[in-house]
Amino acid sequence: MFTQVYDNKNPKDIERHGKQLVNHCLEEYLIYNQKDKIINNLSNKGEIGQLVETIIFNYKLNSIKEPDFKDAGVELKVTPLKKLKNGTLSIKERLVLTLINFHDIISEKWETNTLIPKLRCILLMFYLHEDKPKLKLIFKLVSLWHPSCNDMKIIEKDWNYIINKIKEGKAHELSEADTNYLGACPKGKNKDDVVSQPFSNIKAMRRAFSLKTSYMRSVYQELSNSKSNLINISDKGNFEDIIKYTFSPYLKKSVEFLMQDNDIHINRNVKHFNKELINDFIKLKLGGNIEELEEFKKANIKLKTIVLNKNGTPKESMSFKQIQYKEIINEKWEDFEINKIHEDGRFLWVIFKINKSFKKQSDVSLSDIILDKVMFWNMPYHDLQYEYKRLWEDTKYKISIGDYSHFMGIKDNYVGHIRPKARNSHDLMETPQGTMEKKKCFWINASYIAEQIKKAS
DNA sequence: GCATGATCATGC
DNA sequence: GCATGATCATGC
Repeated sequence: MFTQVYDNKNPKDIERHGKQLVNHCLEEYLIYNQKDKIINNLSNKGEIGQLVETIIFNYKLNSIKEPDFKDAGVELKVTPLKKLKNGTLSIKERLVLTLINFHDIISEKWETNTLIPKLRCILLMFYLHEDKPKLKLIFKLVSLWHPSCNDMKIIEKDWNYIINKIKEGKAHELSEADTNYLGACPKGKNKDDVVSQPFSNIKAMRRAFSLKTSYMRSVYQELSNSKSNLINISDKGNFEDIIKYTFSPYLKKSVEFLMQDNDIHINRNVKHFNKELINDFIKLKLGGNIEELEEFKKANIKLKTIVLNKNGTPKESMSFKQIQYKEIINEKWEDFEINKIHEDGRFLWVIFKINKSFKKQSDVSLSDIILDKVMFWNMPYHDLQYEYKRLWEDTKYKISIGDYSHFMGIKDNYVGHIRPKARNSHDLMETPQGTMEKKKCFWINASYIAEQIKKAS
């Protein structure tokens, strides 16, 4: 699911937009956004960087003085990776920054040079170089990046070394081997493509400033290992704060607004419409599914969406995974799904409210569905270890003796009950007794959820 | 109106 | 092809 719109004044949003290409190629983006008709007009002769600029950022980019995304101060760099024999990905070539004009550069000082603005904030887009059309090349990593302070000191030394060599009339002797991170790489058509230099009559090869392959290799390593690559945790604090920060502009506002503001489109007929909506929203804002994001994976966050009636109670109870009849009879309480979530994780409840009477939610106008509240939740210890465990034990016991018609109903247990969950009434599962039974699952009672929400506010 | 049974688009 | 994360439908 690719979006087309991004904020070209906001580096994070430019990054977010670029990240959509990770594990995808330009052709997929074109087809998804129904621009496939222009595929034929885009020849593969263009540089891949230019294709990214045109197709993804829809932006007329320049090549010289100013950063590509001028208002955000972001420079775009599209650069290839290669696959090593052992299968790992590695930098294929140096990152070329800007041509060196031997005559102009000698009057520049480090403090005011034209290179630094290009290094302040770079959107690096790494793709895997393969022998196939450019539109089919797969992008592997997209990230905002800039050299660290320590790296900048070395780059400064390198820069001065290169400038001094030109001032000594030795531009023709420049070599990438001279320097550490910043190199003066050949940029001519061939060895005979030479230009004049200010302090010698000897012509020198055209050269450009570049970040050397070895340096880029360490940058790539650092970025691909970085667990906080997707979210800048230090910016906003812990994941609770990040979630609150992410949702806060949309609290007490309609789903219609949230969708329009983020250009999200979802089939209204999907029963888990709200879940899809929040999934897409989080993906957009934080760069990945909530289950996939490193910081959230670590915290074992389980997302659930809830819809409240106008009286503030949920219309529906909450379902979980199907009961595996042949497995539950040997299951330990410690391994039970809902208990496990509580052990080292928590729920993220995204709560909607509909202030009108309705029968089917899909008939309610999106402007009447309000994002009411976002909260983290854990089942209180007693409720889990006694009441819900009682439900689990009862269910496990009944399955072990082959009784599939007397599971606990909503009135038998304060917290939860057992109810069908299947494709239809003919969707059966084999039991330990060898018979076939309708598929069912554990639920949490709507009335209990209502209580928990009230308790939290 | 509530409890329970039945169902469905989506994604892996 | 099937589980998932829910909502929809029905009957008392």
